[in-house]
Amino acid sequence: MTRRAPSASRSGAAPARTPPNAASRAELTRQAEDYLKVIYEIERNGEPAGTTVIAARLGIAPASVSGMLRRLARQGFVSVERYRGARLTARGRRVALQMIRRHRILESYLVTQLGFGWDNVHDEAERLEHAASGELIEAMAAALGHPTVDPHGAPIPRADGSVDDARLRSVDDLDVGATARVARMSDRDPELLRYLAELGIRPGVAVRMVNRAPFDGPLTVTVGRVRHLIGTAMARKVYVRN
Amino acid sequence: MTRRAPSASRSGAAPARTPPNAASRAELTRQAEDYLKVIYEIERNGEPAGTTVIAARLGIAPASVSGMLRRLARQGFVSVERYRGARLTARGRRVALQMIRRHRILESYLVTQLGFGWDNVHDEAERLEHAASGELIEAMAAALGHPTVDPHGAPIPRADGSVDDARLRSVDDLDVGATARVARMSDRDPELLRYLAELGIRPGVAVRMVNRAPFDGPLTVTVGRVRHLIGTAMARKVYVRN
DNA sequence: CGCAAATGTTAGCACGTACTAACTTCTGAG
DNA sequence: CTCAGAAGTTAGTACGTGCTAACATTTGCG
Repeated sequence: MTRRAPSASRSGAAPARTPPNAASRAELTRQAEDYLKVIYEIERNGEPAGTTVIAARLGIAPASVSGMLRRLARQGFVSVERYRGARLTARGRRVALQMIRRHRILESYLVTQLGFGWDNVHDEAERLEHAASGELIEAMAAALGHPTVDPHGAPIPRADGSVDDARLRSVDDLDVGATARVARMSDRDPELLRYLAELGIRPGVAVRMVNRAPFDGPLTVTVGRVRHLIGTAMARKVYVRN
Repeated sequence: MTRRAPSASRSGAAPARTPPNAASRAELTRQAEDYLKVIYEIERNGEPAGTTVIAARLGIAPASVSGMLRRLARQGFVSVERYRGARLTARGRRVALQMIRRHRILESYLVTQLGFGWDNVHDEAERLEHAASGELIEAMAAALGHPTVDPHGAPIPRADGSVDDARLRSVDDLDVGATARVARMSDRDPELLRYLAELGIRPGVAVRMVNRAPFDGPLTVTVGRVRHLIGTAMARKVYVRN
């Protein structure tokens, strides 16, 4: 029931509330975990995560982010440079990767063991990742044979915090005539995922760029041996390898 | 990420925040759900749930309960009589039973599908029950073949809100010479559950009262065909049928 | 019945998390 | 280089949820 220790919480004299031996997470709120995750994702583009971008991803006001960043900094999960944005500390990165691992294992489990559709698992995983114990996550991972990617092709960070998170090209980047294998797509947009499924576009299938209409016009691609016309907006959301 | 609707939350003129078509839960916090569950359980003894008892079960101060009861009453989940305790409304009871259904399905799933020990599932279920969607719960129920009792013998409320929750006698109530079948035990105390498992006491097995030492002394019972000495405190926590 | 113990409530506080409004700082186009 | 617009921050507020301390009510023993 997520409750503070029965006694000695705010009464004792000095004993600080972030014990140095704190095992990463545990004293973090759901919201804090979410912040760390999105900061991690934003930071992958190289620069520190800006207040406005974080706010947009979380669907909250920028002003709210300032306050939370201060709190996260105080707890040692991020370092903030005023007016410049936030970076994860090693400690923050560890938590972020742990959350991402949880999220992706949950998605995998829901799809392969409980019959969820791949377009449908994001929100469920988003809630469960904060509630599940490490034990549960590892039991699910074991039941799945320790998968390395989730249903959308995203790599699952290992329990030790390492990831193979290569930067991938998008379909939109393919030259005419080039062939590549679909590696991954966003898990966030059910509409998009359903449409991709309809076209047969999922991790592992081969796509070949047949033609690019000028002025950012529609792309002609073959998926397996079927030919499709797709927009560049969509092509930018599907990532390929090779 | 559990966040308020983007706009029109506290700004609009009159439109109340509890739409009449509200599907029971959803706008309830985790804590509120916990309160409703414990009120349901306390109320099963007939009388309204007192502030102190609720507080004890939740591990919080009685003063905190007063405030929450006011909120729950305002939202129509309980009716409170000042200095007299709280009773669930029909609406509150529906939510409580839904939470209990979730809890017990989760426990069942964790034990039979993910290899958790029966002594070990309570806390996990306690957290997941607030995060899981109805869809997930029903998927788990289906995967289990729609079980009617959980691993500790507790009846699982049906999706429509009905339950077969008969009042049971405890082992301690058995007359010398009487035999009965173990029906159920608390899921809350891991120590107790491990000990019961050691003795072979689990739902379905037959117990026979062989002897009662005087002055509330130890009881001699046979479990299957093995004879055990158990204390009355424990005997009061194991329920039997017949 | 009377009063102490048990039970319940209010008042005042803290903290996390969000909001809006108003202000500050940064940055890039001219 | 300047300055407008973008980006970020602070101030003040709200609400849920908890706390302790002090007060109120109910109840059951003698």
